[in-house]
Amino acid sequence: MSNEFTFENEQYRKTYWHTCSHIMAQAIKRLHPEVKLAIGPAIDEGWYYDIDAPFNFTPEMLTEIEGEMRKICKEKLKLERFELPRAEALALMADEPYKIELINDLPEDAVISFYKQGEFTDLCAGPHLDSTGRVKGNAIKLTACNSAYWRGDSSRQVLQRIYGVAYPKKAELDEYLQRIEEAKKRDHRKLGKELGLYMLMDEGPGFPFFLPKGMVLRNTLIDYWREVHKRYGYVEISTPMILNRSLWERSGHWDHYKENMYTTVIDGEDYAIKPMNCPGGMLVYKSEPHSYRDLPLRVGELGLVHRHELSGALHGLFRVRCFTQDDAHIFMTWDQMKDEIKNVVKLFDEVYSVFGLTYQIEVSTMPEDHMGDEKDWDFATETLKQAVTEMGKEFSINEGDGAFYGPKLDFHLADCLGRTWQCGTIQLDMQLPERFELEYTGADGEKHRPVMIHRVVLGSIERFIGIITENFAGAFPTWLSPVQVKVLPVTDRASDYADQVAAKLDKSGYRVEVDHRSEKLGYKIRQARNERVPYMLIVGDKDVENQTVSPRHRTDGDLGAMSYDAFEAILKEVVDSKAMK
RNA sequence: GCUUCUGUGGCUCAAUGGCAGAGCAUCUCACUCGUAAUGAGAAGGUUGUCAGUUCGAUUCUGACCAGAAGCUCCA
Repeated sequence: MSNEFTFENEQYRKTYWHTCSHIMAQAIKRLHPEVKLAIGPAIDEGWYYDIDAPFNFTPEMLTEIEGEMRKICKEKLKLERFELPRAEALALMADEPYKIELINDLPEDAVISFYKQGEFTDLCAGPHLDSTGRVKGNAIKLTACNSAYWRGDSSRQVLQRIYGVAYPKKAELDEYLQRIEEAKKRDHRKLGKELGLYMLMDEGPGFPFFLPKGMVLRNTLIDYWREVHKRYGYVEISTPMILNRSLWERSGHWDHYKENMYTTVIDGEDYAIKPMNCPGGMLVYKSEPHSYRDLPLRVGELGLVHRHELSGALHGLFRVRCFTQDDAHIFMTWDQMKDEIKNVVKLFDEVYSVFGLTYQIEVSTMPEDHMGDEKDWDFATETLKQAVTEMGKEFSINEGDGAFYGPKLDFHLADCLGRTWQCGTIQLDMQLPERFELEYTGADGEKHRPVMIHRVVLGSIERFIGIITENFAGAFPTWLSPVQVKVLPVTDRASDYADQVAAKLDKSGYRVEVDHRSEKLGYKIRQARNERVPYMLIVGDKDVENQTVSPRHRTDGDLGAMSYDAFEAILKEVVDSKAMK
């Protein structure tokens, strides 16, 4: 049962989209012969092509390009592959400076291949569909025009990147576009405002304000975090937000991270607002002697850090300038490393599963400007890989993307549009223990240097709240909901009874509101639904008379009249089990 | 930070080189109603900021600020 040539097959899909990118480039060249082409790969949803043009592409121009692409599809041009020796390849691409650079950068023995379709030829390794007629012309959409640096280098030419997507059927394209529209409704920036969770103000770009309902969410999340970490053998500390320059010099941040740090001068002394919690954590470790019996020592800290991120990088709660890392530093022996990594990954799995989140793991390896012995790097990197492999997990490698002090495992979670954000990370550090001369006394009575893990599960409270807001589309599970029950009296006659019911719920520790306004029930339900309140508790004359409540769940609808105790039992079960309800 | 685009009551959006408009939300009044919007009225704006062009700018131009998409960077 092969699905080799169906759109469900990723290989085929990418080939289809890659051919689309050539068709787009051909169309652009026909309409605007003066532009220079850079690169145009297939991506997860569609393709893009980077183009150097002496003008800006307007939406009208994109529409024209789509039209020309349809023509090219109808022309059913054959795609023919051919290879050339380097000199001839360079001659063929003489008018395309970016292609020339690409060819020049190919290794000596590389095969230089081209694809030709009609009058258009592009440098390309392939593979491709055999004809432009294979592409359904009326199911092509150019979705965006943005900018990108040539070869991802911010010091080089800014190019225009045109994005497109295409499907074998028009209906599938429409479905895709519809899906994107729906996904945008889950955007945490929109929901955060609608639900009164948090806000951002011009007075502090990137510094989020948490509103009362957002604080309930945040504090509930933190309560859960503390409960889990206690179970996994962590202790918790808190270190100061502002510390003297000498500390940051010792940690290396003053030299390596200064551009991102907020600094201040007080009485002629330099201070920095912490961008990371680790240096403070080092001081805590050093404050008393340690035995090998103490290790692994797991020290957690919900630390508020400030980093001056580039203005263009800010993005709702996903990328801010001040955030609370759910940090922990684990001090251990080299022998304990693998088991300890597994212990952390196990904790990650437990936490993420409570929110129904799935992740992708990346292993980041030694960067060019690293510190320390390469032998130690190899050992640490291997240990990271082994730990996750032994736990049956897959990972991709991010070559050379480790921190300067050690390799790391990153856990990426996706937002509503499929963009991924690094949340959890497990970073091995062979450097800070050295710089701060950390020690423990071994069984042999000698002093030894511990190795360290920096790790966060949520990443930052802020980013994680953004992720779960989108994941739940604002309808948080009951245990997390800022308001868990909204009591809706049908008429004023039930108003006192509504207050009594609410008082009981409040006394039992649930978060409850009463809607006393003289509006119709339907109106109150509608509003409670829009606020994503999980349980509405309707009380009218009948309930007053029978001493009942009539719960309505936001998705399950009317649950029918029942005693207060029966309702509280349902609520207790849902909340205590942290059910996805 | 870079490229492009955007900025109008609390929110969503109209309109115009010549008195800035609607819906929702808010407030008041009436209605007392059983599972997704009851009706009427009122209030709410120096059109992001600062300059410039103009008899007149919210509209045109520029700078700045903020936001969006992407790049770069990162929790």
